[in-house]
Amino acid sequence: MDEIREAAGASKGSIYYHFKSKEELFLYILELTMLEWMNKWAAISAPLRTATDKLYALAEHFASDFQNPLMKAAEEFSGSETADPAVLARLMEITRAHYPIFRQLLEDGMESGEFERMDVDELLYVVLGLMGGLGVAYYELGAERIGPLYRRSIDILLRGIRSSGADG
Amino acid sequence: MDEIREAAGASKGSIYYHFKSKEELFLYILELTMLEWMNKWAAISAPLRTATDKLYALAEHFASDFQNPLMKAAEEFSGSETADPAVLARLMEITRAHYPIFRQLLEDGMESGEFERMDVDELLYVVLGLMGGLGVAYYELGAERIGPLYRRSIDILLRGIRSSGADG
DNA sequence: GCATTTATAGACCGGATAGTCGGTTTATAA
DNA sequence: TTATAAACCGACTATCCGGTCTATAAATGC
Repeated sequence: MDEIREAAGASKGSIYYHFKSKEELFLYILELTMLEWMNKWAAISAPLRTATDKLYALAEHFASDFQNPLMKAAEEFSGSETADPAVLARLMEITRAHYPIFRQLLEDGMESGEFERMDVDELLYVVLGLMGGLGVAYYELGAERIGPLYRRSIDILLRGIRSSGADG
Repeated sequence: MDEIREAAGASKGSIYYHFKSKEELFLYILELTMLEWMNKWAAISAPLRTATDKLYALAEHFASDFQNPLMKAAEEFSGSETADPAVLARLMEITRAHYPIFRQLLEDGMESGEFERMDVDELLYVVLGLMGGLGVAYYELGAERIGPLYRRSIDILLRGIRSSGADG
């Protein structure tokens, strides 16, 4: 709280006047961040036509913004045992907000014949897991090598789910 | 500490007689767990011939053991800012212990012609990221649906990296 | 100009918890 | 029996930190 207070240039009393608790403040900022991420994505994806192009762009967008400490904190928080269930539920709701974007993309790709038809939910979690998991490489490689890694992983993923008829 | 004390059936004084700090105790257990995991893997992988078979088995082994709270804690800890750099370094060292297993497997697969030749390090982080990332699906799906998800992700990965000549 | 609401400030509180310390028990050996 | 060391115990301490409280200042309305 003291760091937040200093960064905000406000007093503790003032912060607590506007936010019920540290948790509430956290969720508020998390939601704002997520909304911003989704808006950015809307702008990025608008001109893109194929699901393939969108998938590359989505991976890049994910890589650039999901590295922020907020998301790490959210993940960490979701594993905490002392956390209030209501807060946890709200956290999950915010975190899950971007699932439909991935889901829709995958469905579109299957519809257009770019991707092979398969269980969407299963594929969704594979993609989501891949995107989230690649983040740990951030500690190992630098920030500058993360982008190429995401792209490379999409190369592999695409080859793995591309329908047999299509050719790259 | 109080929970640890109770679970251990020992007193705080006794625990601190054997371990310098909570951190040290944590690292000790983490190392033990990692060693056990590697030993188990040695037993599992011994009879397996192809890199493909090994990859499926490794994914399963990863899924079953890396769900434990210890690994979550380790990851969480590695993101902590207050942590002592020396402790952090030791943590990373322990965590990285299983990298060579993955790396060797991938190299073997390329050598045998099962996998296409490519940058091993890059592929390593993709696979590592995928394995680690799928863990978050644990919260969404139950424990019983995690195994199939890991298998499915290997299906896709394999199709993505299989050398063009080979046929599945 | 006065009253009321809104906002800010920061000293203070209290629960939680990693770590300490003096003292006791148990095991080993002389 | 006695001496020494290894292991153990739990009350206590120091500190951190989220949250509260009271006092004030600024804005808003009549």
